[in-house]
Amino acid sequence: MITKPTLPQGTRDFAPDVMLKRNYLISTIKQVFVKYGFLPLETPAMENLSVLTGKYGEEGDRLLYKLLNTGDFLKKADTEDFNDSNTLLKKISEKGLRYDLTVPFARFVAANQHDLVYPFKRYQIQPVWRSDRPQKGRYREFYQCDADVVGTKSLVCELEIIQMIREVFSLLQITDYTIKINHREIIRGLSEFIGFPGREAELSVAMDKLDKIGVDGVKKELVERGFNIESAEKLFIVLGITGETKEKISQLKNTLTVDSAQQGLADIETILNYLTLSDENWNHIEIDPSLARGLSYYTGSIFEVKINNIQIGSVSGGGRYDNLTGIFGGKDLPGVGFSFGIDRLYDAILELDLFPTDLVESTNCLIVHFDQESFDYGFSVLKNLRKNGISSEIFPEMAKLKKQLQYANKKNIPNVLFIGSEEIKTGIFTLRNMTDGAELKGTQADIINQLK
RNA sequence: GUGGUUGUAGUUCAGUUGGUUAGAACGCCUGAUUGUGGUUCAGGAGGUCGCGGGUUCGAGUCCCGUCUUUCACCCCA
Repeated sequence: MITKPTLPQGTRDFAPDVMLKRNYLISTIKQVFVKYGFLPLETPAMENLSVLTGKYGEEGDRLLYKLLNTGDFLKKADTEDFNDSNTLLKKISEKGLRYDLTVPFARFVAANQHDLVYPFKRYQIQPVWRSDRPQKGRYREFYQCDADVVGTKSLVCELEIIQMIREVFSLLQITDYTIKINHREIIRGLSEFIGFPGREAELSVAMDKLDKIGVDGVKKELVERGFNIESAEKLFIVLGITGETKEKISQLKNTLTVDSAQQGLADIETILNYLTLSDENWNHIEIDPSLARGLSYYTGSIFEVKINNIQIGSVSGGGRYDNLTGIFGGKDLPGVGFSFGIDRLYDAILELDLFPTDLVESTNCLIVHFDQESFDYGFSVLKNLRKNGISSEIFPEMAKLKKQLQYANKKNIPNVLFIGSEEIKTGIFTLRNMTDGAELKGTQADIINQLK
């Protein structure tokens, strides 16, 4: 016997029952993106490594999937190249799988900058690949649903991101969640405030672990990273500020008196004010100065969405990156965007049991038959049903009625149409509702009317 | 990339200190029921115990490697 084939680590098949749920998620998200004026875009699964490398930091480069050159991939390599994997890599690999959707998007914008209408709003729903160690809610192949705007610094974009997140969650019936907001300038100000200007990268890494390792853990980590205990204490003067959002902002403004932080706070205030002007409340929103987010290209506001009381990482995140397209030789276009991780959303919604029960896009009607004559007769009836837009099928082989009906049961087909010699003779058919067993007798026209 | 964890029928899991022919439930197939499904009853099929090596008279069980699962770190959707 041949050994069973397995999937590569961290990848999955999506069986029909799973796909129905995933499609529901994707179409919900897509529908909201479209409503806010975003246009679809797709880019190739693979990009040149020159596009991908260096955009995600050292860690990101390690997690990139690299593709061997086609043909004799060792052709360009010399013996001494084998002494260093980085040198060898350049000789044997020129392409890699995309790591996220933002960088390919930036590449696209840089390449087509003169043909686009600005502000350019695009959405993109495609898989990405990272050679990370799989864990719960972490896969090596997963989907991102991105929506980005380039070509404007307007904070209306940030407003709309918040609105879209809320709208998607509302449609998905998710009620207990938090949209965390921060600003790169606030982090910069924080770094300055605690006496270590310019060290916000290290500060971010430590702060980001607050949920996990607690106040003392963060203080310890800061000291290990070369900050001192006084600066750590000072940090928590700011992070210790709690309260209603309005109150929190004014306290932050009074405490974090550094210029950069003031700018960041002003931006957030503007965004929230836009929300008020849109007749919306500030529910689900939390300003969190410790929110860091990994990607180094963010320059302004930062978002992250967590579903509360669910053991899963963030399900959505994003931010403003005012100079991403510049690295591809284009003019520096400001941009802002965010992304839903639908694999995690799926896991969360499954755990919360919030998937609608009526997602089965099953056949509406199955034609069952008793003998060769009724089987043959069934084709014209089937054609007629389909002509009237009724999703239907005929049991494709001669089989006992029991088997045919069991097929309908297993496939959740709600209606069964019986065809036998009696029916052919009289032109009166029996339609059975498989849920409650109720039967309806009538002509083909009656049946079609009922099924529509 | 580092350290732990997991793998037995289609599925969820039993399987004693290493000891004959590896079990259960559900599912699947057949029949009771040749023009009527779900229920019930009777019967049946299905496993070289993830894969490869080793120790042993003997391995599902112990050891090593590998793949997979899962968890922590790193990082992240």
